[in-house]
Amino acid sequence: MRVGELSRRSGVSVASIKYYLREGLLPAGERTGPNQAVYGDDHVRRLRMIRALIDVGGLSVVATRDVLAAVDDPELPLFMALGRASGTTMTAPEPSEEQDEAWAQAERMLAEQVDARGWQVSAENPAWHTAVGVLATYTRLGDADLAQQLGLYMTTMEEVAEREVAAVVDRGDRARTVEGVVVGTVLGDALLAAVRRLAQQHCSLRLLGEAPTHPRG
Amino acid sequence: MRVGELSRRSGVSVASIKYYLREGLLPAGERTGPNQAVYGDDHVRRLRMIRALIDVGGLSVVATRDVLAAVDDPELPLFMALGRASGTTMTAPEPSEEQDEAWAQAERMLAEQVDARGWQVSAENPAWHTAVGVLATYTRLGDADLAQQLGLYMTTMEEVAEREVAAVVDRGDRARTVEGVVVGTVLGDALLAAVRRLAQQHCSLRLLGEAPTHPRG
DNA sequence: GGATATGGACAGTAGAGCTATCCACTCGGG
DNA sequence: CCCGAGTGGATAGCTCTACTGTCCATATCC
Repeated sequence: MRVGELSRRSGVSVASIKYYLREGLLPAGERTGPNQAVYGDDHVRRLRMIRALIDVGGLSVVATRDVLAAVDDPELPLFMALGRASGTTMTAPEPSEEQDEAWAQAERMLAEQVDARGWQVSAENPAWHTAVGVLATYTRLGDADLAQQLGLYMTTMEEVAEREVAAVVDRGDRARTVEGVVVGTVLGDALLAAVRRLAQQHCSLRLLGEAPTHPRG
Repeated sequence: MRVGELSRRSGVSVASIKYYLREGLLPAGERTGPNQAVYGDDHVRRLRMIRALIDVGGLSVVATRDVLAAVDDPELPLFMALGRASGTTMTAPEPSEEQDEAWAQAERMLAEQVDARGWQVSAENPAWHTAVGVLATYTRLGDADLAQQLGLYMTTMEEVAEREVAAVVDRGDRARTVEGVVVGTVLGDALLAAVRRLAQQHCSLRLLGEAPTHPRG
């Protein structure tokens, strides 16, 4: 197919497709002449993935490009591609002078919990940095019983991650497998957040008996 | 204190403080003359909260304004403020013509799980819409065993939410309590996501024995 | 009384993410 | 073989967000 049909099938405008081609998110089509090219079903799927990562996952175009580059790199082990995805998904503030003690305290707290659980995680994992940053921000805002919450999050996320990793079966096609992992990771964040909100409404209703109605808008 | 000291103490530039005042994120200081005003510790805390919601939570300035307006509204019940926070935090794509069947299927799947668990959630909760949108996107991308994953997410998030709601003790000052809930909700998303990445690294290492090193950059 | 700071208004800026226009082709129907 | 729609490529422009800078009349502080 050519670009017009690709646009129709993916729901992405021709102008945007050209833009994604320029920015390296979408691989070029197969050339059939000096200024003609054809695209396949892979391009349709790729475009859908791009839109999902940007719209639902909230990734920037650059982050999406990097994630997809990791997906495409056959050298990269499966969960490294995932790690690459984390790096581009997560953003946390840098520690700046006066926050240093909150930062150090947060890092100690996290390290303690990680050690206590015997987790094997590398400090180079961007998620480590993010987690420390979020924890430091929490404490700076004066939030109480944070360690308890962190422990809860780690316990539950370990269960989630264990099942997620176990569910990853190699589908033969490595690219497809990695795609699934990346999509599951990025969209999983959004789904977890949404489900958390629903659970919070349910639990607040059950435990506090507050009004179930929700403000519109 | 006046705006200069407020800037120094909060780490936010005077220009940005003026901008937040204009946009209604920060309440005006107490007037001491026709063109003079003083600010208090509340303003410092509010500024830190603004930066946290924007930088760590990833909210837009407008979303932050709305969340803070809900925090400030003494009429709004506690967990409605939280709901208001969800609405501005979450964004999902709208269903558009050809995705309709995926959308309907996703909505059925979620409703089924919600009913099975006896959750009391309102369809007006923006999180519902978001969850359906994410699920529909998943299916459109052809991901397998999704219901299983959804069930896992709901089970674990129910546990998380239950503990979070139980941990909310009224600190006397309603505004402070709501602040804590909002911060916990928004920053909690980021922390959960980061912890999930760490847990994924740990579990992938444990279950698959892949290289623990992480790509730099 | 003079340097510095302030509140308020408004214009300007940088980056992200497209979108529109132009051009030289080329494909497909008549 | 011709004509109109479509194509790839390049480049310019647009809209939105989140600031940032400038200006000015006043106010504060030494």
